[in-house]
Amino acid sequence: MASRDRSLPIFDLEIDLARAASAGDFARLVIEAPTGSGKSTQVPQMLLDSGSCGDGEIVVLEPRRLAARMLARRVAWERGGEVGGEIGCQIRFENRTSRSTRIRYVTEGILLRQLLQDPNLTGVSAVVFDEFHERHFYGDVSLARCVDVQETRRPDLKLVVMSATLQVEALNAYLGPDTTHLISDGRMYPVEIEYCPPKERHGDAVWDHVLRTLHGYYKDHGVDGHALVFLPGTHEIRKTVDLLRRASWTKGFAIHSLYGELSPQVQDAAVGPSATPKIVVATNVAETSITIDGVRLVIDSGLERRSDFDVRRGISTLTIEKISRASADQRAGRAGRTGPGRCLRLWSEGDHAAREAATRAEIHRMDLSEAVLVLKAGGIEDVRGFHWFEAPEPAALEKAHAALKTLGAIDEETEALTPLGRDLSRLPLAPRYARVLLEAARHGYLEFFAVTAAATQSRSLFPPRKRRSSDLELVDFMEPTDGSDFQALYRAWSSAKGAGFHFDTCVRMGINVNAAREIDKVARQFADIVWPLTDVPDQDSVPDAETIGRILLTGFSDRVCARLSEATLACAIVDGRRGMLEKASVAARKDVQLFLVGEMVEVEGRDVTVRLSLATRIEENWLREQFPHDIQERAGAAWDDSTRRVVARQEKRFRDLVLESRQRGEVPREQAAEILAEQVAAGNLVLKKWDPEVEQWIARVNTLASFFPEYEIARIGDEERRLILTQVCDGAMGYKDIKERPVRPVLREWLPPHQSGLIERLAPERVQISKDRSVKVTYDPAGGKPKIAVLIQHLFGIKTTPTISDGRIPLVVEILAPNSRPCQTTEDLAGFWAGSYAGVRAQLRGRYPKHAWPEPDEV
DNA sequence: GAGCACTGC
Repeated sequence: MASRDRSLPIFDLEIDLARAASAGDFARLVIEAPTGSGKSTQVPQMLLDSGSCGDGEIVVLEPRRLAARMLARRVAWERGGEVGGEIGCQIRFENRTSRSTRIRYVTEGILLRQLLQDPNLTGVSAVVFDEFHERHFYGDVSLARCVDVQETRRPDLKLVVMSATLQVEALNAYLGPDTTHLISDGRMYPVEIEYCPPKERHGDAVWDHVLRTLHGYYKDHGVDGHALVFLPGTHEIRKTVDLLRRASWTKGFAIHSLYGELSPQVQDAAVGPSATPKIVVATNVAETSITIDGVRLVIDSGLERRSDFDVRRGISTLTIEKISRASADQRAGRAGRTGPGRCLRLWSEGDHAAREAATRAEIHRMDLSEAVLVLKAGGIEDVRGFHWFEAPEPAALEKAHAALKTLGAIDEETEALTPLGRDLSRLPLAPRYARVLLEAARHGYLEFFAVTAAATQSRSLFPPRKRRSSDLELVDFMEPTDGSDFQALYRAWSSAKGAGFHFDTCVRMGINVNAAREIDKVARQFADIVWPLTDVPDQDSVPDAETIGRILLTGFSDRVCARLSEATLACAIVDGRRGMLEKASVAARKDVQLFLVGEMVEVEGRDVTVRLSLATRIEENWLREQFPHDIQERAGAAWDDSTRRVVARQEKRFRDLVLESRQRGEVPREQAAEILAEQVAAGNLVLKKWDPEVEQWIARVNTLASFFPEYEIARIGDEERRLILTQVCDGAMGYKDIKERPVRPVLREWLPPHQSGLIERLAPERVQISKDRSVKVTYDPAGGKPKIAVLIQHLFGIKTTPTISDGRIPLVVEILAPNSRPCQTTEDLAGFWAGSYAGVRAQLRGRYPKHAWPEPDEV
């Protein structure tokens, strides 16, 4: 028989909640309650039973699909019904609701999309935000929208925000003085916390520290229950598990890894009941998404891989960061769910006190173009002045607006949503991909692009590589004539679909069946939305490489890359950015000069690299022709206007690219390079030292430079001899600065703000530059060598190879050469490093007096 | 030496 557990701590609030609700005077309610208090199942029922919600629906927002499903099932059971009746559940691709549904558990994105369809939330009388402290992007935006709806159109709408302690003050401030505030205690066992920082003399890796701490603890206290170890990622987990399995004292323990990319079966094995004591080595999945019964001991490395968005470069990053105090408490709490527990933190108490209280919300760490588009489509004209719960950084908003202008989604001047923007907002997808899908549909290639776009949004089609050599990879699906990595991706997915998503067949191909199925569903959703907008029938064939490249350009014009030389995978990206191309890519072939990339993430692993993947070859004349022209004819009049705007925008963009990067004024070296270039052009300077690489550069650079004819003429003058110099000569001008100052203050000026944490943790003490153009970096060994690559990259704009012997890194001189005749010979370039430096220096001194320009003989 | 956390429309 169904029943509710009335001993749950949340029932302490029942009377207060009923009183607030029946008095009819609560429009906004904040409930402070930790996990395990029963709030997610009981509060919605209390609201319903109080009768204060009339005939309307109570919508409960959950951050995870699994939670929405389980809660609906539990509550339906408690009320003696089935999911789909009085209690419903709606997540992507699954809608179990009916006319009689009164409580609807949904995932956060569902409500956001519903708000676009129906800005008044007709028929909804209350919205409950569960686990709001997790501060997901969709939850944040949904709350802000709901507050707006309540204030402007629906004063009767009730808003309930349930959160752990941390956010409560901010919430009360945001929601205003009339907010009712209720507090409930959780039910948790005490967890004793111990700080175990690494000892000075060890200075070893995390995994060694984990093993020593765990072994020491078991020796002193014996084994009681399971242990859970938190590490930042799979690399660290693999190392730790290997060491644990090899250690003699772990006999009789079951040892498991646990992270999100593992299949559900393997995850279940790690989580399931076990007769022998378990050691589970996990990432953040075990912090919120997955609970493991019987854990009594938590070992916390205090680290996580955290995504961020570097607004200045427009690049997503994934770096290893110290977790916040709130996260640390959450992790520790995992030891106290079944009985009193203990948590060993592998850092010091001083370190702990210095950590941030809570992790910055997702909205501060992502590309906001989708958010801005969704708000505009929802009728919020002034997104900058919007009543955010926490306003995003202005620079991030500017970047998002600029990106939407490039796509033609908002008007260049008024910033109002264009008809094209309206169409883009209908797609649950990053706007740039949405743009590509619309373009693809006009050419009759919707399916190919819907599938490939879906593949970039969901779990990896190829699961983490196993040791078995029989597994295939994406490369195995490539053809020699391919011009895009998306072709292999599509082929891989097609073969899974061709096999009817048959499990064994897919496993043999190395393909994750669930991912392939999900891609199928997502792609179909995209197609269903785009189809009515274009009405061009899909062609029978898949697009050829040129068509793919041209279509992708409409959404990825800011992601054009060129290889720097055939010898390396290092690439230049428009806007003066740098990256490293993935090895298994069509763009890694010798004949590819220009390409665009679907993915661009700065990843911290053994070193820190901007990884470029999902490349598609393009040709410069496609850019010149500004591809959209040719669709205008096909697409008809309705599209003309917005398309023309896109074209204009793109043309301007390519002209402005270089100018922008200069104007950002990152460091004076940019200007120094400019002056040097002028000097060379005027014949005052000659190249003294010939670098054999220069010739290779010229070919690449000619291609890139050809995008910017106006720029060259405008900036360098009409001299026939033109030379664009970037990067190093510049570094050379700033040498003395770096040489004589401890490097930290320099870094503080130069590193992007979100990476300033690097300075304290890992900055080298000094950087020295010798006359032979090699850089010697003396650094704190605890900082680790991967960081050096980052430092060099930021200091000099140079990508170094990760292998560093004896601390010396060759400083590569990059000379971006011209396409005019005289400069293409070695003689012309020779002698650049000549003694005429003195003249330049005098000029530089005038323009940038605060820099101590070195004497000529020091250079 | 071995490729990168977690969600979600």
